[in-house]
Amino acid sequence: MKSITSTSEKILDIAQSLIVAGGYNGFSYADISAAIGIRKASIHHHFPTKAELVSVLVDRYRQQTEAGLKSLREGVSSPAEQLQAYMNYWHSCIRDASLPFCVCAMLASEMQMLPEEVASQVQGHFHSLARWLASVLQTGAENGHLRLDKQPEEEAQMLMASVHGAMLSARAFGDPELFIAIVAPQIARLQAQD
Amino acid sequence: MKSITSTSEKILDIAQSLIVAGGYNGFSYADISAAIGIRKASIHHHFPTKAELVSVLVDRYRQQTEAGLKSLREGVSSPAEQLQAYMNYWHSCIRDASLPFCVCAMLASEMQMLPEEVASQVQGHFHSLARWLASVLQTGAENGHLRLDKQPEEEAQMLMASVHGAMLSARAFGDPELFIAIVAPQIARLQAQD
DNA sequence: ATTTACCTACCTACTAGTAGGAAGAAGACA
DNA sequence: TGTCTTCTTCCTACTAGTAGGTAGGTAAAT
Repeated sequence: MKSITSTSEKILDIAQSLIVAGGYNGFSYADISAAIGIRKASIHHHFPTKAELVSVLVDRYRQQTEAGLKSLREGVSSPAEQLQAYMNYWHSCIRDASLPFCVCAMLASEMQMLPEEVASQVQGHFHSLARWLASVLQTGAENGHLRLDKQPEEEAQMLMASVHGAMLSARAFGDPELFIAIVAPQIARLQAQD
Repeated sequence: MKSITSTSEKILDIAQSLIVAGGYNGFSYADISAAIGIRKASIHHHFPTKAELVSVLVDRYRQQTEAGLKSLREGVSSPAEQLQAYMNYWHSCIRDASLPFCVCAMLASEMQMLPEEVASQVQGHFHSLARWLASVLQTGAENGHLRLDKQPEEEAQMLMASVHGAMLSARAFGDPELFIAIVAPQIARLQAQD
């Protein structure tokens, strides 16, 4: 029987945290090797090439995200609270330094020199996140709980950019609270206060 | 007499474009060497270490930015137009691919593994950009040309995050127009329409 | 005479990736 | 049940190429 976290999963976990810290070119097989006490060659056994490793990693990240966002839509009552829960998720990730940056946001900044397979998956993540946000916003607008100035798709893009920019500012200033200070008003703006 | 663009300047120009494309770990002395037809060792003559090269580069970038923002404040009439001019500057940079990402935003994403001297300069850029935006917003609020929901400093942080997030989205989707679509409404929101 | 800007040639450390083998687990089968 | 075979996982040892950086020299400008 396999241990609850297989070696492949451990490799992906470490690689993910290294990418979040320094991007695609910011880590090596040797770094992973040192972190989990396994030889470099053994990592190549699980993931023959770096491009493949990151590709699988992003795939896993997208699945986790997709599942998380789906359960968020089902578990939380109102659209406004769904947005807030999404924001709070990232806030705690940044505060406890567990995942202080979105993997795909990190990789998107290096878009131009990413292996093509990875680049298209990163773009895919941006698409599905924008879709999720637009869907939440539209539902909110239909219910009258949210008031949109623009089309849901446009508002979704604005909100997504705000979240990514807030991550960057929080990192640049070394201040996790800055994330909330930036994103919260953007969400509040959308809540109808009549 | 030195040529209008000295070798050092050429090195910095190339290095800057390489950083914008792939970050600190995304370029090497060999890349610069190949791009301007000079030997690696000659680059070390101008910039002994990579950390020093990037440090000088960021310093130059900050000076250029500071000068640009200053002349923007002096040359453009109203605060709202100053914000729009700032946005348009980045829009054309992204569209013609001359500087399709802020150097400091790029480096900020790698903050954790940057040489300390570089990291503090990047943070310095974020500070001074936030200060400039806050100052423009405050002037606008005092003149009554802008209507702020929050303190100028908070609104400045929100606007800055929006700009950086919009750069990222434009890159991720490969669509320069997305930048404007995200930032323009954020500026429009601040314009008093009574 | 010294400095500047460049060169060739080199160094050590690290990069992703490969070859081939050892040890054990998992089935298949008598 | 034992044992033969195969697959998985990991290893040592290696490759070619690249990373940042250095030593020491040449030629021209100051």
